[in-house]
Amino acid sequence: MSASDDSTTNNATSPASNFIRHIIEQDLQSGKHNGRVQTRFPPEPNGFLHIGHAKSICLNFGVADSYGGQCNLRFDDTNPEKESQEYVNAIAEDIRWLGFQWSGDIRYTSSYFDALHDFAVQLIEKGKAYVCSLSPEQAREYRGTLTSPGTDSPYRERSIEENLALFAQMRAGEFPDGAHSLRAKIDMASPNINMRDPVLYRIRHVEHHQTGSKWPIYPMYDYAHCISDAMECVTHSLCTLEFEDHRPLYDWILQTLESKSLSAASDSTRAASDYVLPRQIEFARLNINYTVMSKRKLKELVTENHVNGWDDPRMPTLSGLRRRGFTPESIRNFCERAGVARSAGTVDVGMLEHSIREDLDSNAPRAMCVLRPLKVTLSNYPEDKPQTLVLPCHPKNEAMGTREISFAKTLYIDATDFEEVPPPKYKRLSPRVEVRLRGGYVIRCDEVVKNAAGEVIELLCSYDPETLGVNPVGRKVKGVIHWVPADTALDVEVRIYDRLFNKENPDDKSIADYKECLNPDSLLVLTGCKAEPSLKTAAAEASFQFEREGYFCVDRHDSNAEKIVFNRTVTLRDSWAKISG
RNA sequence: UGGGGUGUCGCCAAGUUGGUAAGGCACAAGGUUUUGAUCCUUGCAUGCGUUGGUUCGAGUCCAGCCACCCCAGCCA
Repeated sequence: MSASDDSTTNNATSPASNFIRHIIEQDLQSGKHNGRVQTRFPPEPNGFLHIGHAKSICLNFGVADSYGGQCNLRFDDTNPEKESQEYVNAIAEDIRWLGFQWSGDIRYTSSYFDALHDFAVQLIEKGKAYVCSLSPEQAREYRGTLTSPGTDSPYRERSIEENLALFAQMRAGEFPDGAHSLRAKIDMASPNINMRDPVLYRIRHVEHHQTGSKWPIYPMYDYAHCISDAMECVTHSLCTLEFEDHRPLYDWILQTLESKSLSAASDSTRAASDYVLPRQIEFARLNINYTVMSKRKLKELVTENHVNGWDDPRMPTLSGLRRRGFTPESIRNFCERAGVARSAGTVDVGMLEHSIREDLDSNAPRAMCVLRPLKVTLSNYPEDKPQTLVLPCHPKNEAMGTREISFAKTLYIDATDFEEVPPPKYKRLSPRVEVRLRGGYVIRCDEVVKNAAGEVIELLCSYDPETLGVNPVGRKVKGVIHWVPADTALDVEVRIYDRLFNKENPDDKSIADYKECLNPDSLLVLTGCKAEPSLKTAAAEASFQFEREGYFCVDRHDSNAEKIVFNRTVTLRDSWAKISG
């Protein structure tokens, strides 16, 4: 996708003004970064991407695209204990699926480990970093508290030579985990705890998914991130609000390092004098009600089997939304609509639903599927005269073509479209009342057949042969209901999803454990649903509007020729539900 | 009680140098309709956390106050 042809795409939501775009435009005007815009999306491969990440992806790739820049994909893989190749692969696929293409190859912070190590040596040589031999517990005590300053580590004044030697030994793997750490020498009394001699490197004898067993020491996020940005010549390093307090450290590290060495290690093709440091800018992360958005919790839902995997259609993960039937376009539009600002808020899930309805309304072909079949026999319809009806696939878009469906004596309608004692304003079928079968004839219910338990098991109706494609004269038929022919209908499974949590904010302080408000009815599996025959050849992931029901897609994993499985993406808007309660 | 942030309609969110409150979602009321869908029309903040101040004029400037969020991982 390119920025230039956006204006001709009426469907696309054009980028809204936001404070980050303002900053970039100002920088472009002042020539701060030599007119360049370089961003990056830096996930840690320790879980699947969720819609909160989509906001960041859309932002980073979006601004790069708007201003003729590039966006890198960099895996922030500095903590091998929690990371894996599986996550790397899944994340890359999700980004591609969302519709974005990163600049060049995938990058890894781990591929900068050598450079990062050399920069650490440089800091030691400058007297700006030292090897600390306090245990993690002791370090915590020395750090002080939010309201009281910390205390200098007894190892803070080690000589440069000693630090260099110790760091070399750390790097050589001569010490056990936790024995020492490399710390920046800043200010133990700083009111900003991130500046109280933060740890730069820790000892961890663990395999890394990219570098194997090459390294016994791993850099910390704060140390690695800013340098990685600088090496990739990132101009605007966009991250979420909780990193605000880290910005002074981000700047301190880059400013303490030799600019020319940073330039030399970077992607820059310009002279070292043209080299400009990246600027970190924070924005509010995305929250949506009735769900949780932290990786830790999502992972817990998966490992404790509250859902069926990261791509369970109830999950706010990109793979879950994809399986649910959300399109990349709808998610991008949603992110655009939600906007980017510095105030932390919670977006209503209704906005997400609006975005997918909007997309699918214009792009999903229509079909009929009866979720709770109720047999209807047309008493006056000839036994031996089935006929083929040709219905448009879309009410407004002829280009989407037509599909065929047979009309016969025995049909199924949805049990919810019949009431023996209809409530006020009811526009569906009830005894002695007429209703239009969508795309077919007008029928009237003559008789209700019940079983021994008194349940309605069949309706005996009569059809008006004069009403195919025309309205009857002299009377108004209020309702239109969907149906399928009994003999050729497909037997399908339909999975009805509802919100995963029944509380707006599962993270609210008044709730002890977010899992308390897990919605027990978030998944309803309907078997024996009857779908129109044209759906037989529906491809995996294909979306349809089941008329009067909602949007559904073919499950990309569980659906096959023997057993067709549909997932309900979202219902249609339903003003009747509001009236009827 | 330290530091860093944020407060504009029920929910998001625009608001250049102060000049008289965009848009979307939701909601409501009409119209069209062989989907109670879509679509169309209309309505929806004399008000911008609050109290003062500056000014001819303040959401925009100043001061105080209040509320909420983030930070004490050798996680990111």
